[in-house]
Amino acid sequence: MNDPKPLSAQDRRERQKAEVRAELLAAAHELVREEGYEGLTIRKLAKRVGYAPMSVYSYFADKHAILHAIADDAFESLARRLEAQAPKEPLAALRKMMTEYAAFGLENPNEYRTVFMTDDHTHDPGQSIAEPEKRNPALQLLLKRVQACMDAGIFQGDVHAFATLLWSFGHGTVSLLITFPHYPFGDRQKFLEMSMDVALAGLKAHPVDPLMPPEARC
Amino acid sequence: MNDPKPLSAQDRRERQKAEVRAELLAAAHELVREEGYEGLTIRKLAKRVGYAPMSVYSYFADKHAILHAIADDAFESLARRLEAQAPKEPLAALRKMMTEYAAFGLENPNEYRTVFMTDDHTHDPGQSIAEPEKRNPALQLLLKRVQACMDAGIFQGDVHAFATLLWSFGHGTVSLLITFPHYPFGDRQKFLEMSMDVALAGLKAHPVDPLMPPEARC
DNA sequence: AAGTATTTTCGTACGTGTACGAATTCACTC
DNA sequence: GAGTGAATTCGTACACGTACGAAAATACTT
Repeated sequence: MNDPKPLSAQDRRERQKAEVRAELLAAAHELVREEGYEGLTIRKLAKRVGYAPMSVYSYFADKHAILHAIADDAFESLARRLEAQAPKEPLAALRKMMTEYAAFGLENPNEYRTVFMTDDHTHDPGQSIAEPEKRNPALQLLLKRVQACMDAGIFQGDVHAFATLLWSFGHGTVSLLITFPHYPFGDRQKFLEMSMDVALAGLKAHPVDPLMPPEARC
Repeated sequence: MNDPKPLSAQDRRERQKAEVRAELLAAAHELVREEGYEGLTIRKLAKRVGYAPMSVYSYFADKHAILHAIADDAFESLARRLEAQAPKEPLAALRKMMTEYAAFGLENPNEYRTVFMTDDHTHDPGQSIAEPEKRNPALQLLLKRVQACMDAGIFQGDVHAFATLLWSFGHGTVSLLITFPHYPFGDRQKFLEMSMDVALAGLKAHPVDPLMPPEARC
């Protein structure tokens, strides 16, 4: 209602809220580091920051939101790592990225699971249509690397479709390795690399049509 | 300890136990049909068959085991369906199977999730190494169809590796579709078919080495 | 038939996520 | 300042999965 300034009182409130949220998140991180993923409970978290258990829900919709926020941090650091080590050759960069992504999933199965294997109940309706691609920095990078390959004439077809397929195949491999540690995949690293090579070979051999008509992409 | 006959008293006990287990499973099925997947609780299940809640644990290790048993039934019927509709042409049969498998996953996301996207804590140690491939009838069929293609000379390479890769790719696609219903995959059916075609193209183009040395396969 | 061992049943209790709504704090107007 | 409306905090309570171990039922031995 106020035109010239958006009422700095409200701003301060928001800043405060963000601070408490960050404090909660830090405590959650700590708790997970100390007691493992299962060790994080709302009650323990609340006690650690001196709040009542139910107060946590003023800052996070539910427990899953906390775990997701933690996992997002991990993916952020993955994205930094991915950006750091990019071979010049576009195809090599893409391949390297896929194997790094996979390695991350295997090293951080909990985070991988909460972000990519758990129901996406974040559907504030009327919200963006392309949730994970927009929010997950690793997926954003994937698009970039695929685009670079196309610019170099290594692949052709629709970038979004291509990246989505590659993500699908990579995700399938990673998630199976996570879920079935006793299945005879043989050497995990070998299996991952074979997966990626077969996927890339398929994408090279088969035309990749756009998934969506041009006007539907946001 | 008894040589000639394994003591029919124990047998009867076991039969009885199996009966009660089946009764519990039937009640669980009913409950899920009536109130949905989340509607199944140990307490409700016990009440329905007239037992105390804790008695259920004499027949199932935990809640997940019940869900898994229910899901296994669904996969059984999938396998029957898959076996029924097999084109003569081996490659067409394999393709058909993949799309049917995927369709099943999308139509039964809860069952798919409990069997293929949830931790494999069924690790009675010293147990079979190849859990899902042995237990899931759909995966067994996959091996058969892949073998048929190889017999026909359509593909070559290691059958187990080939099937595992195909499963990975199919699973990746299905599980992403389940987990991110709002991601812009475009037409789901189209996306699935493109996935499968790209996967098959890759497997055709790229050599598929064995995952395991010959002596390691059980 | 009596006694002993073993298996099966389940009463109690704990810690969990979180719905609900009352209590409290805060921002703002007069 | 006092009063009012809105946002924030949290006390209480519920249903959940299930650990633990006592109670009851059953099987086996003598």
